[in-house]
Amino acid sequence: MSDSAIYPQVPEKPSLDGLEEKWGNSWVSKNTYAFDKNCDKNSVYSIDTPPPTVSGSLHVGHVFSYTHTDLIARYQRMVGKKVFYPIGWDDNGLPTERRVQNYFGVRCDPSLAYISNFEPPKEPSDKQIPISRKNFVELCEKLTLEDEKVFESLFQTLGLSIDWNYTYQTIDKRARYVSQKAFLNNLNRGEAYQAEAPTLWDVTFRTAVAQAELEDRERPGAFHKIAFKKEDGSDVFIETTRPELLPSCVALVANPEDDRYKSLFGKTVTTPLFEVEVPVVAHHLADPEKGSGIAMICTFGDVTDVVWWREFNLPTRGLIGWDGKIQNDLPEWIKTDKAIEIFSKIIGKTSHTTREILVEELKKSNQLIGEPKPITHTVKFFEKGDKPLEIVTTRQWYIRNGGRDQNLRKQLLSRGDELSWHPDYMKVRYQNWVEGLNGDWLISRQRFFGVPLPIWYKLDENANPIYDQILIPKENQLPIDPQSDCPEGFSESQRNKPNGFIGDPDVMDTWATSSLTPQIAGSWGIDNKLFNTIFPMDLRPQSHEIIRTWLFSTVVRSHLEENSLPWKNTSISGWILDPDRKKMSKSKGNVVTPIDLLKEYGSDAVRYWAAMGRPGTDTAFDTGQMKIGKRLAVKILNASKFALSLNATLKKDDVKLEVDHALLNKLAQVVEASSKAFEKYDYTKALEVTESFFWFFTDDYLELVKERTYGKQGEESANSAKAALGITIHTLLKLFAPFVPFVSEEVWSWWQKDSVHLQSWPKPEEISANRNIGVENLELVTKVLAEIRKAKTEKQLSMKAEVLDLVINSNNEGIEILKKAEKDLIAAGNIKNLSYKIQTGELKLEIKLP
RNA sequence: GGGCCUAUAGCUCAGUUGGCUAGAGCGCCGCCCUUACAAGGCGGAUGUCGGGGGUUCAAGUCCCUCUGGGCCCACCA
Repeated sequence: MSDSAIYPQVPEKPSLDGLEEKWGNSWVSKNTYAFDKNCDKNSVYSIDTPPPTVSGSLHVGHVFSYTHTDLIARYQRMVGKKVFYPIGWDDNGLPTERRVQNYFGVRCDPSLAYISNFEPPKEPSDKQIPISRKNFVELCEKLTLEDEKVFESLFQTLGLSIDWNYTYQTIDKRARYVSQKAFLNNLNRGEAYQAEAPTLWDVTFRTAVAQAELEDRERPGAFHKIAFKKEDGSDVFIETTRPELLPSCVALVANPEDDRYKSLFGKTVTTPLFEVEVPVVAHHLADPEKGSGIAMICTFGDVTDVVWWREFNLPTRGLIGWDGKIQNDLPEWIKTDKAIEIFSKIIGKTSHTTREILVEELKKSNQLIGEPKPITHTVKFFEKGDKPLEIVTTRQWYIRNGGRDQNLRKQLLSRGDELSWHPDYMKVRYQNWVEGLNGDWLISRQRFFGVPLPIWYKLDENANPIYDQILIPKENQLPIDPQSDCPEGFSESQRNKPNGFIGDPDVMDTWATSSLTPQIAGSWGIDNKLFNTIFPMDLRPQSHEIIRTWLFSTVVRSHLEENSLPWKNTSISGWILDPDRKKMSKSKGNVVTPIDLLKEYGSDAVRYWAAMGRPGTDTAFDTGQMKIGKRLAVKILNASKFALSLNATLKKDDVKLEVDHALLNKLAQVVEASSKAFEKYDYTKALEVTESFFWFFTDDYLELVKERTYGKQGEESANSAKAALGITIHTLLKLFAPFVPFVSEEVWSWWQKDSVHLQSWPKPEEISANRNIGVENLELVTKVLAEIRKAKTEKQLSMKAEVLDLVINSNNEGIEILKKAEKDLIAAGNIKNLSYKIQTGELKLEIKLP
């Protein structure tokens, strides 16, 4: 059959082995996915790729969601968009800080001076060496470089069509510049401000945390019933889970409708042990159903305390310090000798120990009524912390986010409406979050590693900071570190000196940088031409649990800075679930290493599995799907090889037979369906229609026409089939290219020039020569063929077995169609005698086998 | 306490605005070592569409309600 010299590149035995390396390297070295920054803004499709945390390791979830983005990127590139698809590495924040500390045996001390050419010890010792922030950042960059290489290699093996020329790090110079510039703009416009206020505080990390970083955890606790003395000497009982806060009690509160306590409102009571006189107030937030219906207000036990403290203008009786321990100084409100004696026992103790001591004291004085009643309640935690949060009054920096401003909140809500969500129900999470905000965005962190707040404060004649006299750098000085750089008009010798200056010691929240990924990726303020070309971006892909943080904060920054949305679309990917429907996570020990998966099944196969997960839908980890993906890839190799060996052509004018026209029309329908699905970000649908056509093509059409290509029905008929085969393979490779880029590229390279990934996405009108010929011209024929196969199977015969006699009962129309393809049918079914009977009703076959 | 998603074959999932005997793949069973492919081909069996109620000529699809699973939010003394 083969004068197969037409496609000399078609291998004898095609294989998937080594395709990832072969084509992955080729794409990088040829800059296949390079973005042309001089292109027209209207032709751009830009993607705000999530920067993965480099100090963690990549897991299957990354492979899953990054593949989704890549599917979209590849489709957009093929429909003619200039795709801006950069990636960043998130090396800013606590995880990297911890990793660098442990790896090098150092810790960051911003008060130290920078040492050039600092070399960390070869082996980290037990005692961490303190180094300057600048040195710390350098070590971070050094360490994360290694991680980034591993990540980059994995992403290349996976076949992500990222443009590696636009890579950034969230702690690099550009990110620091952008973060500081944006902050200073916020400051200029009055959107950033500092305030001394009760702040949620993590005692382990000793830093303030934001509302977006909280999570609730179930914790065991106990109700302690405690007696307070009324003015008349009788007792009133409160129930509390935190008796250790008794010294910071500033009032009791009950519901205004609660008859049990109405008589007490406006009067005072005396606290047990510490004998402080406090008022009894009425407030609707006090729940008569909880505990005894009357509660103590402390500064501060929880956020409701803050509300009451603010509304009733109560005094601040701070108790717990930054380290989570009872403050060292004797508070001025504790006066009696007995109270002072008790307080002296808890100074410097943790809240846990304090609770034990005070419970003991209360028992001794008979002011604890009965045994504590164990309960389980939810307590607020910093999501990365492992001790409950305290509330401490501190001076912090905030950015307005609508939490205190109804007007801004409305604007941000309408930004949410403006954004296209995929799937759209994810918008509700955004709305819930914005509507539930109870304060502005706290961006300062009392950490050492991160982007520093770019400000200094003037010092008075006693070297105390004057916080409302802020010194700011010029834009061309950025990025700065106020701990090592010096404000204009001052010299370094004036640092920390009377009438001198002091650098703000804090760094920004990691989200204060991440919220600027479009600006960082687009080199805002550095290459404004690039930035204007790619902004607003087209797509933000991300997962749903960070809608409240990453997505929202990015919208806030863009709204304030550009008065626009940062992107037009967001696609929210789901999670990977275990077969038992639990979220896959490291702690459960069920995480599979992605690189092993890619090795075992091949990247195309793993991508196939990922593509089966629709946007927003949690997807089961299923190696079965990967096996199917691998089978598909193998089949693409073999079917293509076969079609090409039949001397397939791309000569559309050669297509003459109706079955061939019908095949191409069926393909044109697939192109339409796939394009439509991709436009709606439904890549799964796009894959399904292509895949299902492909199996029809190999199982039915190829079987039907292969004899004809050998020329047994004449050259014109043979050429018609060859053209249909060639056009179909050519189109299928493009339709498959976003999903299985390696095998598509491999087959493309056998007979076509350049990369399949730079081809234009197929259009129905390019494929079909005559769209008037209906697909039923082919489907009826393949149906007859299927009936013949079924008959052979039932008689347990080989598919090659001869059909002695076939009588086709059909209506006129059907017989017309079948007659035109009868030579194909006779060849493919090995039919000896074929005849027709006209009848009304549906198709019926009489098959006579040996 | 408020809200969102989800429940379809043993498994993973499709099922568009309500419309013929509810589909696919895997798995299972049977057959075919057939010259592109045994990492293959052909065929077959399998469902009270989570339960209950309602609207309708017609409900997997719309409404109500209950239950299971997952998630987000909430002022949790």
